Amino acid sequence: MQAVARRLGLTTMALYRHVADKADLLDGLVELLLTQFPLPPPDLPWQERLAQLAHGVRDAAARHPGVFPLLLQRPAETEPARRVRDTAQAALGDAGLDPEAAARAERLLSTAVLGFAASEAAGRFAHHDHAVRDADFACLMRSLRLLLEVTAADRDTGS
Amino acid sequence: MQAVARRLGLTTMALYRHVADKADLLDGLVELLLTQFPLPPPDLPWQERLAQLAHGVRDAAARHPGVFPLLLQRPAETEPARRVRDTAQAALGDAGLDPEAAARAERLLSTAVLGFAASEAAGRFAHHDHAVRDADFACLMRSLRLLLEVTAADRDTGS
DNA sequence: ACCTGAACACCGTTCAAGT
DNA sequence: ACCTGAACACCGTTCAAGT
Repeated sequence: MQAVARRLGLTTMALYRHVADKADLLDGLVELLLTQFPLPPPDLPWQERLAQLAHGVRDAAARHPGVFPLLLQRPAETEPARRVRDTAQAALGDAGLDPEAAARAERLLSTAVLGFAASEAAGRFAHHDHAVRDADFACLMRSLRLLLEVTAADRDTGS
Repeated sequence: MQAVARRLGLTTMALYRHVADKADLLDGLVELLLTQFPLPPPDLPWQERLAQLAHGVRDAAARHPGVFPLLLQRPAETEPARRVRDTAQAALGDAGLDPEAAARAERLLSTAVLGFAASEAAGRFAHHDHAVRDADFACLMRSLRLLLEVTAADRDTGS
C-alpha cells in the first residue's frame, strides 16, 4: 500500500478512496493481468485458438511474475476472467465437447496451464534452463492437443 | 511468528533459535507436508502408484489448505520432496519413458496435480460442489493415464 | 469529491542481557 | 544452549479534519 501510494505521489490513506482494501487492489491487478494478452479471433481452428491462449497466459506470467500466482488463488469471477474462460470453452466446444464436458475441460486445462505458468513465474523450475522450460511447455501443449484429439476420435467412432 | 510462538508457549524471539527466519519456517512446513501421505510400494503397477500419489497429494491439500499453495512457489529441493519425485519418476520409467522423458513428464504431471490441489485448497473452485470437483479430479486422472498409455503405445509400435 | 495527520494494532527481526 | 526485554523499522486500516 505504502509503496503504491509513494509511486503515485500520494499518501497511503488516499488509496482508500479508490479501493476498499488491499485484497480489492490485488483483485484489480489480476483483472488487469487478464487483459494483457490478446484473445484469439474465433475464425481460427480451435487448436490454434487454445495454443494462442496458452502462450498469451505464459507470456503474461513472465511479464508479471509478482502478481501472476494470485490467479490460482481466487475464483476469478470478474468480466475479463469470464471473457478468457468463454473463449476457451468455445474452442473446446468446436473440438466436439458438449457444454458440460467443455466446462470441465476448461477447468482442467486452465489449471494445467496456469499451474505451469505460475510455477515458472515463482521460480519452481529455476534450476532448469529457459530452453528446458520451453521444451516442457511445448510437450504440455502437444499432450493436451493429443488428448483432445483422442477424445474427439473416441466420440466420433462412438466407442 | 507471534502466533506460532504463542501456540508453543514461548516468546516470538525464542523461535529464532530454531529457525533462521519466517521463510525457513515455511520451508519446514512444506517439508512436513510432503511426509503426510504414504508413498506407494514399488511392486504395484505404475498406474496404481501414480494414482495413489495423486490422491495422497489431494488429501494433503485438503487437510492443510493454508500451507499447500506454497508447494507451487518454491523449488522444493528438500529430502522429502526428492523422495516423492523419485517415486513418480520411477513409476513413469516403468510406464516405458526413458529417464529424460520421465523427468519431464514428472514436472508436467506434478504441475497439473499440484495446480489442481492448490486451486481446490485456495477455493478457486469454491462455487462448485465437492461432487463436481471429485468428478473433475477423476477426469484429470483418467486423462493423464490415457495420455501415458497412448504415448507408450506409440513408442511400442515405433511410430 | 478528494486528500491528509494522527493514531491504532499489528508485523518480522536484532541484539544485548539474562539463566 | 536456550530464552527474554526492549527496541526498530515496517505493515494495513480508521477516522476526524482539512480543501
